[in-house]
Amino acid sequence: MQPGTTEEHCSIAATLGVIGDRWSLLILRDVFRGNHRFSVIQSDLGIAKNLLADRLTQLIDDEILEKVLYCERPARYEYRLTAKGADLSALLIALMKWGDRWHSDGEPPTVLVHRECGTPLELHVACPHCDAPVRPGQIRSLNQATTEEMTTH
Amino acid sequence: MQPGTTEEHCSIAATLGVIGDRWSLLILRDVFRGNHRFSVIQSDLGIAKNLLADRLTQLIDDEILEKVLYCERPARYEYRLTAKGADLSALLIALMKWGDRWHSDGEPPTVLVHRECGTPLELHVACPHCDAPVRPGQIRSLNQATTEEMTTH
DNA sequence: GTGGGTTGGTTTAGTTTTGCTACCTACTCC
DNA sequence: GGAGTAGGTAGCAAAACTAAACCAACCCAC
Repeated sequence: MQPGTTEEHCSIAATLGVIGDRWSLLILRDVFRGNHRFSVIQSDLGIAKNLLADRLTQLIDDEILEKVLYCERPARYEYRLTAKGADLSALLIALMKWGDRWHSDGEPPTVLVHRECGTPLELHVACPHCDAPVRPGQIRSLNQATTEEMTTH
Repeated sequence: MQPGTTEEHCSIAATLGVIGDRWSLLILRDVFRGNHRFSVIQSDLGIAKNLLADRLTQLIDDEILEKVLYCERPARYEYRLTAKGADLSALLIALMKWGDRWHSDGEPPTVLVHRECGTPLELHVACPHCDAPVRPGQIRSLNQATTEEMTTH
């Protein structure tokens, strides 16, 4: 689907190859929020049923979701995140935070809080050495083969 | 494009509405890395020229990129990130980190380091109150209207 | 001053992919 | 028999994408 230079050599392209279509991340958002059932996700997103079925099997093939039996008779399954799927939380948070900052008028529609203390969470790019928040302009991108710069100017 | 329940009430859907197509994030990745020119991006991504032109004007309309004159005669422009665009760095880092962890064999193809000290960067979900890293299972999602749960089990 | 090359596109035409609607199935419970 | 859940199938429409040609403004060499 993507030309040769991207998928193999770039983790961003690889990730987009897995969850980069128009529905997967919205489905995953629903599962994160606790909508684990086919019919609930379908009516919440307004997605066509065959499309939802397709995306779900794809996400299961990619080991991002798994089917869990929640009712023996009749056999009913629901969709749960695997460890790999749960690890997408930072990505979903990044999407949400950016939307909050640039595409919401007033209050953000949803707030993520720490389960233990109820404090709204933050997302940081951090340098383990300098122990300070890192701004976009202070990021440098090192390619293993060549040496490319990551600039924000 | 998306059904009613999503775009307005959800920052994730809003963000995906802006940069959720198959090319925008790859284009932005290129610009982050220092590829600011039409022809460079086009040959790097292997994208058709009309598509690239479309996406670039869309990204400019959304104030994620801006056209900057870098040569008077002949008039030549290049594409630079605005503040809004640079603010997508956390999202790109999240995409990259996830790809590194789950879709790379061995060494990650690209490493992001702190410009000042050269240390590889990390991305953290943080609680400003508890001062400790937050795991996916400790995140709770509060909807302003109802009250929904964010679970990872 | 004419020909060739570069940059940054636009136009057109055609193909492929995606998505939607509408209906159908299988199982079970009541 | 009817309702609920979890899908599958078929046919069509629309969007996305590709490829190739073309264009304009300029530069440089000859």
